[in-house]
Amino acid sequence: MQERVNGEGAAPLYLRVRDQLANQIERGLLSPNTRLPSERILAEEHGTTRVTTRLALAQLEAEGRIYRSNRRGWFVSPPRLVYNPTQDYSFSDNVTSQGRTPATETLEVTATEISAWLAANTGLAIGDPIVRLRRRRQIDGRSVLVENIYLNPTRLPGIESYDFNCSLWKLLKERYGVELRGKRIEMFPTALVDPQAEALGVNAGTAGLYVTRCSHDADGCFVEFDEEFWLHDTLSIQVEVN
Amino acid sequence: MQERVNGEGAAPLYLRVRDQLANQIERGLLSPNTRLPSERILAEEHGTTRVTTRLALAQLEAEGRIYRSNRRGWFVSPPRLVYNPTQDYSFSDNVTSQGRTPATETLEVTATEISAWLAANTGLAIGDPIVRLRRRRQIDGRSVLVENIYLNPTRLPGIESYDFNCSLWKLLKERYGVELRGKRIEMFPTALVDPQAEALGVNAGTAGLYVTRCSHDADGCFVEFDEEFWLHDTLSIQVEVN
DNA sequence: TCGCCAAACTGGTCTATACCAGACGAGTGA
DNA sequence: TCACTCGTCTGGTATAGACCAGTTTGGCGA
Repeated sequence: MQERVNGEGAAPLYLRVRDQLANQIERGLLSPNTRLPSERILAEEHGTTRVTTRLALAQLEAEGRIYRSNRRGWFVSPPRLVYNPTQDYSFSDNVTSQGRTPATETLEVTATEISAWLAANTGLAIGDPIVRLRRRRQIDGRSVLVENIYLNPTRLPGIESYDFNCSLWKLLKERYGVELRGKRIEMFPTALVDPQAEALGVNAGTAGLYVTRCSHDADGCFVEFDEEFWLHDTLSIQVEVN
Repeated sequence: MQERVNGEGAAPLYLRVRDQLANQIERGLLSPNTRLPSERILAEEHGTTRVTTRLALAQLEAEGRIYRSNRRGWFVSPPRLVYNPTQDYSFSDNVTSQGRTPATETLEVTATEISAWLAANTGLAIGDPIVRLRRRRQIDGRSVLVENIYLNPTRLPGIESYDFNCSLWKLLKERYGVELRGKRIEMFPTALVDPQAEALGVNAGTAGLYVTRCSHDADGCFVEFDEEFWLHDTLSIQVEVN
């Protein structure tokens, strides 16, 4: 620990490689969304093997500084999107206001029934009707989250026939006059596993942030339950209270 | 993808090993805080090498299902602590109320000056006096977070002389009559790096959650800025709005 | 009995190599 | 011109070792 001088010496090799790459990113030699040299080339440049190089890359990935695109290479992460899950909000407006380009794809719309798990989260009864909506959202062409939204068709009749590629929040407000009140939000870091990892085009095990929001209207009637799976390096949660 | 039958077949070996271990955890064969067999033994049991076994373990670690204790082994993660950063709150009370045992260590108390970074976050001026407090907190004997707290000595005269191993929130309330208002909270997942990783006794690169809270009193006067570094598998953030 | 030390064990780091599968681009043929 | 093919590039997965640095434990000696 003591003899660790200027990054040389005691520190493990993979951390020294990490430091060199991190420096290049900080000094702007590598700018957001540029590709890093291939693992084989990096290994050669640092006089080591791919295995050790991949340890360094995994470290930077865990810190949110770089991300990978399946079998295409490693890229420098752009700044995190600032996101306030307590507000009614339009993903598109939020992304646009931060100088980025949003996109949304609707993957699935299904009318189905409340499961035991959903019943516990929504307060509805098992077997009640529910509309499930699955979307993937992108920033600057990179898929950053998938979400499962469960909408209460009793409160929102005909909801399943609308176009979900635009802001759901605007739809609720303008078509149904819903003002969301009483949100319960829960979130924790976890790895993304298969349906979500596949939808985002990342490996199972990629670090993510799991966010759920349960919203009621002004009368306390359940409106929607939202389950979001974000790539961990793409967002920064910001909340203001009082 | 299609021929992936009962976990055999197409899935990579390290994910099949992951699945077997995850099953044992889910079925309760391995209960929280018990040690897993050593990597060498697991490798032998699954007919593979340590490298592949470690891939499986890293996967489970990323999911928050297991954690490692430096050179002692891998352990099953206990349930996450439910944490509401928007509330005034006592870590000890919160941990205790969830049936766990809390502990707090004060690592450092320093009277110092506001840096440029702190000035931007607190609204005070560079060079203003500030009291820095660094603590480590444990749940059931496991260190789960370190925090840096910056206290406004102008609003809290004599604050540096109190005992910080108890609840800061109670101290502020009872000694200074401070009711915290106007919190600004920011958080994002990232890897823990050196001062924090070392303080928690984990490897640099361990997944974490970074949380900051900036609190003012009822008059809008800056009271404290809190910077928390949590192990990613130890907490679940819960917030209620309206 | 108690303290200490050494052996056995743990994960942490690293080398060298191999093959696979998807992405991509250059070139070929219609 | 355009669609397709095929090689080359990428990361993804996996083997088979090696040595190091802390932890733990059991036994030995005082």
